Amino acid sequence: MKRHQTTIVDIAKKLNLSKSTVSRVLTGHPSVSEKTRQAVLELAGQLDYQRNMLSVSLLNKKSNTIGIIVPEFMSSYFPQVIMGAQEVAAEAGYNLIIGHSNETYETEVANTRLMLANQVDGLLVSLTKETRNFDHLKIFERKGIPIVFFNRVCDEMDVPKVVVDDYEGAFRAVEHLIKRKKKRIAHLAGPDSLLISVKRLRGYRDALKKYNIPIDEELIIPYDLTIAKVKIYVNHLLRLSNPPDAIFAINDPTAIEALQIVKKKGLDVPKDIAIVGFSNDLASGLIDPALTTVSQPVKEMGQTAAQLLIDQINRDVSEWKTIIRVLKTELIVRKSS
Amino acid sequence: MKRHQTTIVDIAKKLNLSKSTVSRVLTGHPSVSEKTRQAVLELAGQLDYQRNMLSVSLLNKKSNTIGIIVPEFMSSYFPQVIMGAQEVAAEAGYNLIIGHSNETYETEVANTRLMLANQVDGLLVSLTKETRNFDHLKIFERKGIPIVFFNRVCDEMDVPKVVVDDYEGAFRAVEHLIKRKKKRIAHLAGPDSLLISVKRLRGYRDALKKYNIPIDEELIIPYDLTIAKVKIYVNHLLRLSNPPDAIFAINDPTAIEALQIVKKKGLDVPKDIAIVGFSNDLASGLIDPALTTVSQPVKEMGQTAAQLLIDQINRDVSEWKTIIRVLKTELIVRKSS
DNA sequence: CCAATTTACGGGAATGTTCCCATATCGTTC
DNA sequence: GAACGATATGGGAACATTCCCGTAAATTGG
Repeated sequence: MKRHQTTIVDIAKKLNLSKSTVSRVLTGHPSVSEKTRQAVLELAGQLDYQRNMLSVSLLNKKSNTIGIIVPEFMSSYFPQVIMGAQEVAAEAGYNLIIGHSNETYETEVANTRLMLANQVDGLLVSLTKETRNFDHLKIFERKGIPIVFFNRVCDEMDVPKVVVDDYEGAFRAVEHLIKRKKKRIAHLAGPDSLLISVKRLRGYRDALKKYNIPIDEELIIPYDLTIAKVKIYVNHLLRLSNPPDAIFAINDPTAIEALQIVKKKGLDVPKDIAIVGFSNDLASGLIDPALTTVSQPVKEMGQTAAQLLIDQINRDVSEWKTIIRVLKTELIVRKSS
Repeated sequence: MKRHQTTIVDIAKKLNLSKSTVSRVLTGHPSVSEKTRQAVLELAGQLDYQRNMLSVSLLNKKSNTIGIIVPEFMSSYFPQVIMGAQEVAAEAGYNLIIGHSNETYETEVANTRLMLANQVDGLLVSLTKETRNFDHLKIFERKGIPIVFFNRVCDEMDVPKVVVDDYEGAFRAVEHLIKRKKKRIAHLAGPDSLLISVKRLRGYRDALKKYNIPIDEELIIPYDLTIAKVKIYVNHLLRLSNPPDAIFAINDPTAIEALQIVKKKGLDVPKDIAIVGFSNDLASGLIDPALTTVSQPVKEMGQTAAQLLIDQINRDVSEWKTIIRVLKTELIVRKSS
């Protein structure tokens, strides 16, 4: 048996008042006498009264809850984004509920339904590497529930997005390697389905082009971001008849893994092989040699995404904006290059 | 203007049925004709109908939501715990809402009220370093809402708790240093208010006692876990007339910070000063020299805490258990000792 | 001192859903 | 063919709150 939570009716009955009056006191409505005000407040305190937000939400058709769906929890990246989003959500009086799509389309769709059922006022999404159909997200638009994409965004929907300047960051990283006299720069790339992979790859290509270094497709290896596979690819690269003298990795976990493998082979980093990552994860500054990487403001991404979403929620549907916020990256040069 | 969400009444009206019948179809009740069943399901699909969980929660007095309150987001520790908890919560059909007490008592209390207002079915809590009064948490017991503590637990409440064997872990860490011939082992301790500090300190003391090493109170420095202060304390220790030859730190961030400072002074780790941490954070295996540390199963802590909570929710109040789950730690010996 | 205005409060609908009870229709059985 | 049971559906209360509308009582002004 569920214990009874005290309600305004309980308070009303005990004081011989109507629930209307009690509600007025509790919501700070002026037209109520000081005497009853005091009485209600005192009794409410005594009974540990807490307003039931479920009924308020139901009545107002506003849950003061926003959802966030992320594709993975392996690295510290998405947890950090979530914490950033939580911060500004809480500040604005919103609860945050987390969905974990686990890099699979079906789970993303299921999470999406859950969010709808829970009547979220808005949704933050970073896509699965599998997601190619966006019907489940377009439902939100039709229902007038704003969406904001971050990191892994959807090109075919006109909603706010928060990304980092992946192209620029990758370009600068590769340029940096070239200036360090590296001639054969490999790229451990992400899957084509992700825009960030495509943009970083483009940055890589354009940097090589600018300095007239021939692009060797053999040195470009797209993979599905499952860390265990890095070993295979790095070994493959090292066994080439004309092996690379540098590796630009799609992200820091990949770079760190590659670095460990290269070191174990007895090769010198950066002399034999220089390595550059992308993200500036916590660990990247601490490993030996410290990893050169493109830093991106992770927590800030969560914060701005949440802020954009809340702005959108507070706007009328007809005034929805489609801002694309591009956060700056910065090349952090360390020992690995 | 809020757009209208389609409800069972909308479906009922379009099909000339009562909401009862529509509800029956949607909840899978048997006594409804196949023809109307099909009609309802088809229309529901067309209109993107999603059940409004708010009203269901209100009716059932069960929100299928659990809350988690953590004291800080600085390290990756609590985010990892949260992700663990989220995992089993989602599995069991619960939403997780996050509260951030920011190491201050007042914020913890405020979060606590929010959780009540949101009608959580249960609460996971890791206490603030300031929290000494537990009235705000005892309210939950009175209201019949189960609580489970993790990591930073409350001694005076009889509810389930999940901790690691802090005493044991600390004891083994210090014992390890002693076996490495260290004679003057300093301890960068946590604040007295936290049980984990007290237990780890006790482990430290007992290890020294066991090997008949005199305890020098000068070498025990409790601090408030604000990383910036580590520098002051380490410098202080190094300037002692009889400086330590090892440091056992309350946690990994502290140990890592200490290690960097000691290295910068030109001292050799571990020859001049050995360093041992506690937690096995991601970074600790990657720094140079790699940090010896006491590993604790972080994600698992979130998982078991959530599991205990859900068990408790499914039990009658009269059958509440007060299990204390102690997770095993393990000494990971690396280069820093 | 009476009318007008203000003050303080009560009643009831509405939010979306479930579930119990009622009831109409139909088929079955003796 | 009457009585009964099964099947399918409708009606309405309940969950906790807010807010509009109505209305007494109290206060004010002339």
